[in-house]
Amino acid sequence: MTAVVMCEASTKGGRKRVLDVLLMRLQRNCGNESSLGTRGTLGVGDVASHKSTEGSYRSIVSEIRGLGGSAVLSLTSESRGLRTSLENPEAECSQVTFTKLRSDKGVRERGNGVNECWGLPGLSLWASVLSNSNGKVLAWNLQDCDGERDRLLDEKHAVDLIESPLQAGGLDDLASSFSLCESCQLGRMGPVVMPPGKKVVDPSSGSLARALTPLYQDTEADDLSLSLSASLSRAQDEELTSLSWLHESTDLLTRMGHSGLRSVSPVQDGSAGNEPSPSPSSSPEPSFPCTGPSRKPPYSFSCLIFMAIEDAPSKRLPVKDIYGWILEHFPYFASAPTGWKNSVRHNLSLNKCFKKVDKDRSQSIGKGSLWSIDPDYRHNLIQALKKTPYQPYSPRLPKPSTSPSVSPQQYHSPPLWPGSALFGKNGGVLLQVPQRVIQHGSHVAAQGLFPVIRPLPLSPVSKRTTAVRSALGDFLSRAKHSVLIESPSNCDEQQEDHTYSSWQCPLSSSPSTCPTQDSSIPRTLSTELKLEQKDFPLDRRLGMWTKGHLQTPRDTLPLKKRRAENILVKEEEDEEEEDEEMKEAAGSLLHLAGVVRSSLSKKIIKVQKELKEEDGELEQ
DNA sequence: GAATATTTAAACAAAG
DNA sequence: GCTTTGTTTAAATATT
Repeated sequence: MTAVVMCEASTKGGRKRVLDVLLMRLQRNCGNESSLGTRGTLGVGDVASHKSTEGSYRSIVSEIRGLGGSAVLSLTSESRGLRTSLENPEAECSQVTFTKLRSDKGVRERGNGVNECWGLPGLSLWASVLSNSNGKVLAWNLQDCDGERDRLLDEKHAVDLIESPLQAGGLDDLASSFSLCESCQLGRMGPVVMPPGKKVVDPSSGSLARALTPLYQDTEADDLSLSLSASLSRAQDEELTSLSWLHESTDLLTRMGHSGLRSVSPVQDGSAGNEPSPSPSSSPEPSFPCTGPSRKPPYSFSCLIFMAIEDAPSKRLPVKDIYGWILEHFPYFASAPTGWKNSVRHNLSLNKCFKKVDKDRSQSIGKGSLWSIDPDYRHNLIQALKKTPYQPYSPRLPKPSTSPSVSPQQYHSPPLWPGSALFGKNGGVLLQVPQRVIQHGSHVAAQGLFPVIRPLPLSPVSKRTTAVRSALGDFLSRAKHSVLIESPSNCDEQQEDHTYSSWQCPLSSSPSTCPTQDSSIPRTLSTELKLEQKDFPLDRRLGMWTKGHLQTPRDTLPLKKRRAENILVKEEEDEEEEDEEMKEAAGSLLHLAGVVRSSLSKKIIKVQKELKEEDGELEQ
C-alpha cells in the first residue's frame, strides 16, 4: 500500500522539511521495507512558479498526476486563473477532476492568505503547515479532506507551535498528528485497491501507510464506489464514510453490561514476542522520540501511574520504577522540577485506586512497597483514561480564547501527548476506542480517549438514535467496503470478527504484527480501554475515588450530597434501562440492515454483471 | 459562583 | 546522617 500524504507549507523550505520529517518518521515506524508515497506538494508558490515556467496549469496537473495521482492546490486571491480552471471542467484541468475541499478559515487565513483548497477526490488527509523563513512553524492544520472534519484547527496548538522551533517539537507534533488521523481513520478505511504497477507495501508494515487513504484507486472499483455513493444521499454518504464502526459497535453492544474486563496482556498471552517494535526499555531511542521536551503530558498523575503499573509484567511497581517509567515515556519530567515525584507519591497515597502490596521477602526492591492497581477501581482508572484528560495547569500557556466560535473542546492538548508511546505508536489503537460511537453517533467515531480528535460539537442525539444510526451507517460502509474489495464474504468475516485484533489492525492479517501496538503499553490496557463501554458520569471519574471521598460513609454525608448521590444512583439505573433499550434498537437495526444489505448486494452484483457484459460487448 | 479534580508544595515520620 | 518512601495538609488552579 502506498499512502499519499499531502503536505503543504507556506515556504518551500518549510514544506520540504515537513515532508522529510514525515518520511523519516514513517520509515522509522514502518520499517525499512515500507515506503511513503509522498507526492505532489504544490503549494501556492509552486503553482505560481509552474505557471510562469510551464505556462499551463495542465502541466501542473499532469505532473501531479504523474507523481501519484493526487494533489492539493491552495489558492489565494491571486490564483483566480487557476480557480477558474478548476471550476470549469472544460478548462485546462479537465483531465483531472478537482474538488473543492474547503474554504480555509482560521489559522491559515492569518498565515499566507490561502483561502481555498482543492484536491482530487479521495484525498483523505491533508496537512498544511505555515512556517516562516526561519523554519518555525507558525500554524498548521490537519484535516480530512471532506471539508468537515478539521482535526487540529486549534489555535492553542498553533500558538504552542509558534513557540516551538521547527525541529524541536513543532514538526514532530505534526508528524505525530498523522498517527492521530490514523486512529481516526482506522475504523472507516477499507482495504485499498491499488492500480497495477504501483508499489504495494504490506499494510501491516506501516502504521501511517495503513492509516492514510490511498489515492490510487482502481478505476473500476472507483466507478462502482462512485455509483454506489451516487445512489445514496449526501447524508447517507456521510454516514457511510464515517460509520464503519459497526463491527465494533455491535461488539460493544454485546459487551455492554459486562462488568468484567478481559485481560489479554501480551505478557500473559505470550504474544509479546511478536511485537515488531522494540520495547522502550530496549530501544536506544526514547519511546517518544518526538516528544516536545518542554510540553507536559496531558495525563494526570493518576493515569501516568496507572499506565506505569499496567505496563509492568507483575502489575505492581515500586515507586522508584514508577518514576522510571514516567521518565522513560515522558521525557518532559526529566527536566521538570522534582516536585512531580512528590505528586506521584501523593497520588499513590491519596488515590484509592492504588494500593500497596505487601512486600515479598524474597524480593529485594529496596525501600518502600510495591504499588498495584486496586481491581475494584481499575475500571475507574480505565474510564478516567478514556475520559478527557485533565489539562494540567500550565501558566506558561496562554489561556484559551473566549471566542464563542471555538468550542472549548478544541483547546485541548494534542491527544495522547504527541510523541508519547500511546500516541505515536499505539495511538491508533488507543484512540480508537469507539466509546461514544453509540452514544453520540457517527461523527464521534473518530473520538477516542482524548478530546482533541473529537469532532466539532454536535447537536445532542439520543443514544438510541445514534445506536441506530451507527448500526445502519456501518452497514452501508460495509456495503461499500464489499464493493471496493470485491470480496464481500471476506469482508464480512473481517468485520464480524469482533476480536481485539480486528479492531486493532483492521487491515492487518495478524494482530501480532501490527506495528501500532506499542509494546510499552500493555495490551491489556489498550484492549480494555476499547472494551470498556459504559460511560460513567463525570463525577465518578478518577478523582472521585480518592481515599478521602470513598471513606466517607454515605449516610454521614451532608443531606445535599446524599441527595446528589441518590440522584446519581437513579441516573445509573436509568442508564442501564436505556442501555437495554439501545441493545434492542440496535438489534432491530442490524436486522433491518441485513435486509437492506441483502438487497444492495444483489444490486451490486447486478451492476457488476452488467459491467462485465458491457466489457464483453466492447471487446467483441 | 460553587463544587470538584488535579497539581504543587511543604512538613513530617518511618524505613533503608 | 542521608536519602527515599509514605502520609497528610493546604493552597492554587482548572474544569464541570
